[in-house]
Amino acid sequence: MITEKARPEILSLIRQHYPQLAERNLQDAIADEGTIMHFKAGSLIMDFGAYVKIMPLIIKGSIKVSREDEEGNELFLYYLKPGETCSMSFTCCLMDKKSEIRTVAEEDTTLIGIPTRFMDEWMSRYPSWKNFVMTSYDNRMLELVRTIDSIAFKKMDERLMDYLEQKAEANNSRTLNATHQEIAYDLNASREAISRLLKQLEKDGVVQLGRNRIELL
Amino acid sequence: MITEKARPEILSLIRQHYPQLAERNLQDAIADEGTIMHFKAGSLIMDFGAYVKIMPLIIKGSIKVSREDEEGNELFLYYLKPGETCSMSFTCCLMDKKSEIRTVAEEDTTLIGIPTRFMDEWMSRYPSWKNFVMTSYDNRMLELVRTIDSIAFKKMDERLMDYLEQKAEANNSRTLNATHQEIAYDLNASREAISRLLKQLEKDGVVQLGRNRIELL
DNA sequence: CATTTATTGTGATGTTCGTCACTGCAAGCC
DNA sequence: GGCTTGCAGTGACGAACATCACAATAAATG
Repeated sequence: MITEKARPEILSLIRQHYPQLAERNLQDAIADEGTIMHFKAGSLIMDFGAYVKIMPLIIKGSIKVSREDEEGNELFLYYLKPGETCSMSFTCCLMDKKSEIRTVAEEDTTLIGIPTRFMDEWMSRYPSWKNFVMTSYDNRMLELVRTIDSIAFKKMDERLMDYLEQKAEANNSRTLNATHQEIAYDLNASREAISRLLKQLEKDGVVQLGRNRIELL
Repeated sequence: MITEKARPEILSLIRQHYPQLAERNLQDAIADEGTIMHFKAGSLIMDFGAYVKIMPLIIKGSIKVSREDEEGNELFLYYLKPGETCSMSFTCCLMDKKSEIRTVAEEDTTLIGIPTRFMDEWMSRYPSWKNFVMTSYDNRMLELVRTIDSIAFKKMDERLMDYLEQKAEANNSRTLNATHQEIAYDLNASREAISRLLKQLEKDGVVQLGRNRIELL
């Protein structure tokens, strides 16, 4: 992880990727207090149980958000993309609580980190920040409900297809690099089941498989 | 559904059930704009797809929140109890969106309905309101994540026990009135599976069964 | 009280995975 | 080129439900 302070660059990034944060004073505040951070693809940004110290405004790349239970069972929740932030961070920050989720850089990712102590103050001071935070909360909530729909109502083949589509979008590529085992972890399924379903999808002409590679057709 | 305006009563209810909303001006605003509403047990408060017009501050009773997909599959999400509110309402209100969930009175329920147009203004004006809204969001988010854990990682027998415990708490009674079919709908399971699991729980001495009745021991 | 209706019990059978125990295969390394 | 180390494919088997088809009761109603 590489961090840098670069006031003018932050200003330009915010204007480009977060046009809804339109207030000049807010932009200045972000530029003053924010830090540009880079994460390599695959690197752990925040682990389950960690204390949240910054709130991320994503600029480039994508972040995988997942859940893990006591026994180590994992489950993919959703991807965060440029223009989005991690709502789970908000009250973790505000209330000094441990994280309930794990975030990992899916691609090489750039974000602006805002120290958590400003979040609350800005909510009262800048209406556009308040709207941004509320909208983010709502979007994440919707994602969670969609995830619930998926697990509760759909069978594994459909969940797998949804997952592949999401992953393709997060990586901006129809060719995915992942092992069957990795996918199985994300879907909380067995490797064999995923292998068989992928084979079926290949027979159906929906994907093309290779070692460590899945191409969506 | 019966509604009433009763300024002094609202003031007293808010002070009793929402002590964290401590600002005198906020309490006055709630008393001015809020409406006391009563719902009979079992009555539909808000259906899937409806437009949200009020934000509920629950005073007495409990509300069942559930999700339904396109094919009519249902899934119980969580209960709302006194001192809580429906975060799903927030941005539904703010953004004039359709509801993604259904809410039904579990017991006879009293709540204070706040017209949605005040929500946003109060967020900027009253810090305690802002904190309340943020905390509610976070709590609901946690509930959703717990629900995901439950569906993704647990087997039906454990989910059933969790459900019965939650229902008991929502009803303030260890004796529940529900048919196996109703429970099956809530858990998105088959009636037969629920019947068999309940029988097993009875054998294990965890519950006692009757027609339309489940007693937790 | 006899009949209807709602609820619950039960067996048989099928599907969707999970688990186990391997085999085949590709890529990098010595 | 042989060898090791993942990754992927496959068959056999079992567990957890879903589904179907009824039988058995309990409660409600005429």
